[in-house]
Amino acid sequence: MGRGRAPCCAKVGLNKGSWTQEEDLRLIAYIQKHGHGNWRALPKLAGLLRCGKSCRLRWINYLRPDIKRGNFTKEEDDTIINLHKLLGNKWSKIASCLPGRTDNEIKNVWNTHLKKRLASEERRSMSVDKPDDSQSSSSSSTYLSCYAHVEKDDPSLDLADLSIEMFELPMDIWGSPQQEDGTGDESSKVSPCSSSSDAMKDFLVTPDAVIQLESLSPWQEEAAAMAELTQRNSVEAAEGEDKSLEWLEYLEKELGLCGASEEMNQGSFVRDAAEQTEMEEDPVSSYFQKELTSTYPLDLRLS
DNA sequence: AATCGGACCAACCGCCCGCGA
DNA sequence: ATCGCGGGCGGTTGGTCCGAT
Repeated sequence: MGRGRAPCCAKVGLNKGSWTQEEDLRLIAYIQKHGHGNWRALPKLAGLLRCGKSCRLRWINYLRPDIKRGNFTKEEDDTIINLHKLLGNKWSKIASCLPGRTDNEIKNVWNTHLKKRLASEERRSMSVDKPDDSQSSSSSSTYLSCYAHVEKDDPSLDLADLSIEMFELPMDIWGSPQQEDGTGDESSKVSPCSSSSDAMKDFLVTPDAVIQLESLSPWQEEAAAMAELTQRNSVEAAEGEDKSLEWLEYLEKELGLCGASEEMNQGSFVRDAAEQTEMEEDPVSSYFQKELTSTYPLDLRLS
């Protein structure tokens, strides 16, 4: 089969390590315009000296508009713990149950926090020798809180809004985003790599940005195209919903979320018979289904 | 003030899988 | 049926931050 094949691309002359803001900008602009049909070809087409895999990872883990940043909530922690019991190190599966979170992020959280927390909890429960119903109640609350935050608290789920956000956020090209506490010095301490994702929240690819970028780079033609694109984007953003919906559809397609947000918003993640059949084979769905049907009255389940 | 060590996390590496030729 | 390719996934690494000494 395909095993043992050469690396996905010739790595000679390619950039490695932390992504610069310019690289991020190029990647975003390219994907906004063309999507990412072929990750391997993308870097060249986008004018990036990066491996396709690296671009894919950067987009999926940090640049995607629906990424949810910040600390994990207790509920998210519990969900991860419970799903890990079911699935083991299937981070992508676990991530699919935590909207806005990435497998990489979940993996990191598990390795740095949850594994230790779980170990200490187990030690404690061993010494106290208490019954395990605390765990089940935790699981139950996990289900509700998981989808409660999907429905109410998680703005990242609203892909339409997010798409608008992507197009409307003000940008002073790669200027240090203002910290919430207004400590500009803090942001300047952060490396380009770590700050770039944060910076993403605070910038948009505007024509001005592209013009500045243009002066930085040899890709004049591409930059001009980007300027045109972003100019169009700003006009289109003003046009409103249609483009947002297009972006929403695009994102849903790209992220494999087709219909998911709608279903979640209706609070009826488990509904028809076909889904039910499918879920009986899926431990995660079974887990949620079990929690749902055994623990909560109907009106609560559908609220 | 300097040093050290642990925590954190972004990014890379290499294997695996599915799909199309 | 076989093979090659692209994409996805999980494990690991390395750089940075930050608190303790």
